[in-house]
Amino acid sequence: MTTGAAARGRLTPKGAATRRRIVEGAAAEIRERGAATTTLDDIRARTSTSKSQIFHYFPGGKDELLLAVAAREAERVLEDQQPHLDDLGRLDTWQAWRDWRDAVVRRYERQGVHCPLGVLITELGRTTPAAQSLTGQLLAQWQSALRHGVRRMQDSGRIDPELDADRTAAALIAAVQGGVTILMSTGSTAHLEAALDTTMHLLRSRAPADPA
Amino acid sequence: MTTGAAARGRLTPKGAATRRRIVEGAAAEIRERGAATTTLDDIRARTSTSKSQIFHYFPGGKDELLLAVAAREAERVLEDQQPHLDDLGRLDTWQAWRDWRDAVVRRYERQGVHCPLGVLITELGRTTPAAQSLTGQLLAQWQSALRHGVRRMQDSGRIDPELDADRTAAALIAAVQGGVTILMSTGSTAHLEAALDTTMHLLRSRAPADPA
DNA sequence: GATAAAATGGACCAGCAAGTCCAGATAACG
DNA sequence: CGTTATCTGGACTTGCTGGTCCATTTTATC
Repeated sequence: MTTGAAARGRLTPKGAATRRRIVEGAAAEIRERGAATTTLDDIRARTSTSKSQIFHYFPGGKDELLLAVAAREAERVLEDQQPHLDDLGRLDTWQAWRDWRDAVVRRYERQGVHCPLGVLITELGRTTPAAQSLTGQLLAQWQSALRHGVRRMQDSGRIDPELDADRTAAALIAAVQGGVTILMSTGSTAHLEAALDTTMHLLRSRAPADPA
Repeated sequence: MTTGAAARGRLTPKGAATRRRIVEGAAAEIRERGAATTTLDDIRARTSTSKSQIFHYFPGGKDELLLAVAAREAERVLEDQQPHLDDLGRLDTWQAWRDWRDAVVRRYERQGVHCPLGVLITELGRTTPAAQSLTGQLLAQWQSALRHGVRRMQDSGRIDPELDADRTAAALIAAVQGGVTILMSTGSTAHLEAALDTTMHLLRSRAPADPA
C-alpha cells in the first residue's frame, strides 16, 4: 500500500511547483471573487490543472486547500508590512509610524473590497481549530511587532510610558481590522484612516516630549 | 393574473406572523451556525414551514430572505445600544460612555463567535447594492449617534474641542468592528476591550478639564 | 355561505460543485 | 533500462440545495 507522495511530503520538484501554482492561483481567484463563489473548477481552470491534481496535493479536499491559502495570505499580511516593522530598530520615530500607517492603508486600498484572509477566516475560520490557530498566530506575531514599536517609543520618551504597550498594540490591530472590515463593505478607506490617525494622534499628543 | 399577496404587501395577520417567524428563525439559525452553512431547509425545519411558504413570502428567494435577515440584524445592533445613545442627552458624561462601552462588550460577548451582521455582509454584502446600502445606513446612523456624543463632551469641556468629532466617531466604530471581528475568530474580547478602552482613555486624558 | 384571495404542504426538478476512479504519461533510481 | 513511484487528464458519480408546481386548506369579504 502506498500512502501517496503529497500526503507524505515526498514531492518531486515538478510536483512542488504544481502545488505552489495551485495555492497561488486559488489565492488570486479568491482575492478577486471571494471564497464563497470560488469553486474547485475555477481554480482548476485558472491554474491549468485537473481535478485529480488538486486532490493529489490536497487529499483533504477543499478545506485543506483553503487552509493552505489562508496560511499563505497570513504570511503575506506580515510580509507586506515587514519593511516597516522589522524586528530590530523600526517603528522608532513618528515618521516610521507614519510610513507604516501609509503602507497599511495603501495595501488595503489596493486590495479594495477583498480581504482574502478575513474572508477565509469568516468562511472556514470559526469552525476548524486549524484555521483558528492560524489566525491566533498571525495576530500574536503582528501584535508583538507593534508592541515592540510602542516600547521603543516609550523608551525614547515619545509615548507616555504609563501606557500598557501590549494593550495599545492590540488597540491598533483592532483599529486596522475594523477599518478593513468597513472598507470591505463600503469601499472607502475613510474609517481605516480615521481609526489609525485618531489613535496615533492621541498617542502622540499625550507624549511627554514630542520630537520627530 | 394574480400578483401574489406577499409581493404586494397584502398580508393577513396570520401571514404576517409567519413571515416574521421565518425571518426570526433564519436569523437565529444563522447566528448559531453561520450563513454559509445554513440552508433553506434548515430554516424550513426550524420554523415549521414549507418551501412554498418561504418563496411565498420571499419571491426573490434566498437572497431576499437573507437581506431581510440582514435588515433585522442591523436594527438589532442599534436597538441594543439604544438606551445608551438615545438621541437626546446621552453620552454626555464619562460614566455614560463607560456604560455604553460595557453594553457593547457584553452584547458581543454574549453573541460569542457569531456576528450575524458581519457574516451576512461578508457573504452577500459586497456583491449586492441593496446590502451595501443597508450597511451604509447602519454605519451612518451609528456614527451620527456617537458623533453627537463626542460633540456633547466637547461642549462641556470633557473632550478636546480641537478634535474632529466625526472622525473620532468613525475611529470608535472601527474599533468596535475590529474588536468584534477578532472576537469572532479568537473567541476573546481582549482586543475589543483594548480598542475601546485605549481610545476612550486617550480621549479622556487629553481633556481640557476632567470632571466625571 | 359563496366566492375570491391568501396560506400551506410537499413532491418534484435541475444544476452545480465536491469528490472518486482509473488509465496513461512522466520522472526517479538502481 | 526496467521498475516503481509520482504526476496528470478527464469522465463519472453522488449528494445537496435552491427553486418550481400544483393541489388543498384556511381566511377575508360581501
